[in-house]
Amino acid sequence: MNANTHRSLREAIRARIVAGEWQLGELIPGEADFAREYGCARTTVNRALQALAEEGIVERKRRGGTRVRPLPLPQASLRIPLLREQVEESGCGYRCELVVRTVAPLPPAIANGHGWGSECRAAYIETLHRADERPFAFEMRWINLATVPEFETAELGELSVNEWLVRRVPFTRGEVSLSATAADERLGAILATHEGAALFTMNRETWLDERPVTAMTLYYPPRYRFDFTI
Amino acid sequence: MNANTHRSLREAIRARIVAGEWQLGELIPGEADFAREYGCARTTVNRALQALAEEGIVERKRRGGTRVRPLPLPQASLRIPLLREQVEESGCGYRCELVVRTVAPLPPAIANGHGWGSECRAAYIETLHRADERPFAFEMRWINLATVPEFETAELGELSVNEWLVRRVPFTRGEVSLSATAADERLGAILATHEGAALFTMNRETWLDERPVTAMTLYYPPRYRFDFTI
DNA sequence: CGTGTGATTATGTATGCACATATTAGAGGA
DNA sequence: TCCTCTAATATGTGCATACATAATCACACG
Repeated sequence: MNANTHRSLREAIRARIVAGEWQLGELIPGEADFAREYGCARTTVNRALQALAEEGIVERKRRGGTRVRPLPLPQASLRIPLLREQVEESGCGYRCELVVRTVAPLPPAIANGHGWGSECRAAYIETLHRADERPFAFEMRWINLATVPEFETAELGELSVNEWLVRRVPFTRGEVSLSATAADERLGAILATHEGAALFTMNRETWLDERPVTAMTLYYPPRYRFDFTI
Repeated sequence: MNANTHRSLREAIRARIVAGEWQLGELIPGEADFAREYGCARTTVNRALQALAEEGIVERKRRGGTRVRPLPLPQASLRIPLLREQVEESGCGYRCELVVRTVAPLPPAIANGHGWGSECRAAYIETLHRADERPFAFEMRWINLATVPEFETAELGELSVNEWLVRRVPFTRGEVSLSATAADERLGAILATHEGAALFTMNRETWLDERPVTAMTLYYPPRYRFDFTI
């Protein structure tokens, strides 16, 4: 039963912490103690405790020992899925379709945002992402041509705009905003639902250092749910 | 300069990947190769590469080797705020109002979920959270009385149900699901908006080991946005 | 009595080794 | 040709050991 892997050891110790064996902020046994208790090497205990420290369950200090973190941080590590993976994980075929590609003025909501400026030349792209040919998400995106000039002449081929960007331009910071939007007539038609439908909406803006790279809005049809664990 | 720690090695390899030494999706040298090149043990290379894998920079498969991840996944660390903090941070006064408190049968969507069972006795609570007296969010919650029997007779006082729970019952696992919901007549009235309005919706369910603790749904009025950075 | 200094101690990390495990290429057979 | 089984191989993991590093404590010294 006790395989003495660093994983099982980590879970064992986590369980004891959750069960309240030690007070919040209290010192827990040292690596050597656990190693003796579980009959394994100190190296293994070290790996287990380091993992718990990275998770924020415990705090460790040299010479100071390991203690239970006073305030368990309600933190979730959330992976923002790539649309292609999201679709393919659910066993559907992915395809994306470029609806519009042009150079258009920025909408004020973005132009007034951090770093863009109203004179900024930007490419505007609309993409419909499909899962087994049914609409999965609709994307509106602006790309700052001052930061990514090569986009103006880029051939995307099979890639979505996001995939193209991500391969070519790293970013250093991003802001995400989730909300709900009522579909207007056009969105309703595109997503094969009706005007007024409640659309889960993800807004994302990214920067390379201080220069804006791209801003996008993604609309999902009503059935969509964005799941993660804490 | 070359301290040959797993950290410095990790950064060195990261730099080479970012510099484009290998194509996206391409196989990079094996652990043994790096170990020879940098003059360190394979164990050390292993740690470095495992860290990069956790970060999502590379993908590793046994026998398959290590390759640059085709699309680097953006990861976000997201803190789920307590409603009180959320309201008070925006400079408003927080108040919550118990609308309903009873023992009610579970809706099928929850009863069929993991671990609840249809016979389960559960408390049902509805709470309206207010910011400066205006509706901020509406909460519907079920609490498993098998796991938290003391809730049945608990006096909440000024605390919200969530605050009471968080102080008394730890949880080991939680699942969150975000979506958009169209308001029905009642929700529209409670949140001071209209029927059909698009409501940002957060669903959360938590377990203590394998026993369900609580399930709740939170509806936010249309203007609400859930922001975070990556 | 305050202070600096060295001993003590818990964690951090590198190493060499052995073996486990997943995956794939290729050999062998129907 | 196609399938199956086996061997080869890259990563995954555990262990014993040695030494590094940071924080703390005790003790001697001014």
